[in-house]
Amino acid sequence: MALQSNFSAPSSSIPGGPGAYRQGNIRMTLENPELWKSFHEIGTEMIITKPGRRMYPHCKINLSGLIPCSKYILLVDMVPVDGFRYKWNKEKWEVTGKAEPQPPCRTYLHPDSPAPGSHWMKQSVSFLKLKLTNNTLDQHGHIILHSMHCYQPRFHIVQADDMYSVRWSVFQTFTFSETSFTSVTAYQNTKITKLKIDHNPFAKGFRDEGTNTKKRANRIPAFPEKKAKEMDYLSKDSYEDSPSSIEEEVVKEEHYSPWGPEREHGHHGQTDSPPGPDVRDIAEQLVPAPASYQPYRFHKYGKSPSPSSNLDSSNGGSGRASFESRVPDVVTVPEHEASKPSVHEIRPSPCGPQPIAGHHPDYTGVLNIAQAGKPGVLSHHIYSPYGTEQTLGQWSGPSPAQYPPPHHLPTDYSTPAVHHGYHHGNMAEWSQYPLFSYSCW
DNA sequence: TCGTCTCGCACATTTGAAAGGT
DNA sequence: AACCTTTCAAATGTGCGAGACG
Repeated sequence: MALQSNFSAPSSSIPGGPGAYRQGNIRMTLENPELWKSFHEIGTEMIITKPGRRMYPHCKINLSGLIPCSKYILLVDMVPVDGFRYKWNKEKWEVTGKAEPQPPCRTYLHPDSPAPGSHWMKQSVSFLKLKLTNNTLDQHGHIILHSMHCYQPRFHIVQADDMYSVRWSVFQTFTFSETSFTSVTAYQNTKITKLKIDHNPFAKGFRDEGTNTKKRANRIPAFPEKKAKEMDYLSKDSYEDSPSSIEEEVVKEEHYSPWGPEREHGHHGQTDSPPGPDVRDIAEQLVPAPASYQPYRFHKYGKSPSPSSNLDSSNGGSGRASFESRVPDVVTVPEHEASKPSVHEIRPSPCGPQPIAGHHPDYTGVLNIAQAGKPGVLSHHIYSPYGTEQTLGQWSGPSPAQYPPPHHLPTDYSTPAVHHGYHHGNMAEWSQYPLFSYSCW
């Protein structure tokens, strides 16, 4: 991976650190690149359900180059790879029309956020709990996607001591092309199904081994269940966490566009889908968007298992990763945030041991950065691969019903986003960046 | 009719509390 | 009393298949 040199913000503007730090030092590598590749080669599919479904493979990354004592926030969101809807036809994906209007954009916040750089770097960071849903009214904070559409996960790392400073912090975005996938409600490609069954421990019951076709037919614990479990995991890990590891390879910088990974169309390299460059012309996708970042709600999403306790990291990097760096738009800190003690307790992190995982429960879970806002106020400013038809949805001020009271936090949607006159080759791309358009937690 | 989505099912893993031992 | 290990049940994660839906 390479650092985006385009980032030239004065270090002084970077929270947490006196200039010694160069954004460009951050390196992110993808774990289990082999596994991802094996899926990618066939055309990764991810099931989305109303209650939410985990990803498999799940996103797991390795980080380096962070300032050990500075705090960072890790986020993941999904961006459409293109503006098409697909259908599985005769062993291949085909474009079947225009994509549906993008659902409320949400960003998943890693449960450990914020945590010192040392925390993120000491072991791989897993986004195991991230769930995908097709329920646009989802109230659990899962990432909402449309079925039969192609998406690309994006990883964002923000140097910020707490959620308040996110908006003022420089953040960098990484993407790994092999993690792109097509969202489906039912698997289309049987090869994918097989791969999932073969590697996902939860689907073990569907493995062929013997005559075990899901029916209790052969429930033959050759050895105590637990042992079996352990063994299975070990073997599986050996596959997933390919040896390559740690020595992360290089995540290659591809582009800076918020649309980095998107392509004109088509995906799944192996299909006949409309071909498209891996790196698309960012300019054409850019839509001025003084997106306002509105923290809305933080859903306590389970307890955070500290960054995945993964012992061996694989060489990350599977290779390509696009990288971005920018300064998020400024937004007014919602008053409700003030009611979050844990948030306030966070101080500029001095070096040294600091509470990390699990100590900031309020951050745990999903950072609902919804691309929803007040119609007419923000909607059309929001970047949208499909145009300006964004529906603002569920996070819109007027209808707090979306989230249960305990989680609902007032939002100031009227706050005009302050656009940092951040210099970059293309200002527009910064401004329309959707990540912090609207957030809800 | 077709393609897609939803639901319930059986099977598997994960989690955490309780019990027991040191 | 404190800590560790083991056990067990509940919760949760899977893909499958049938049926519903538009």
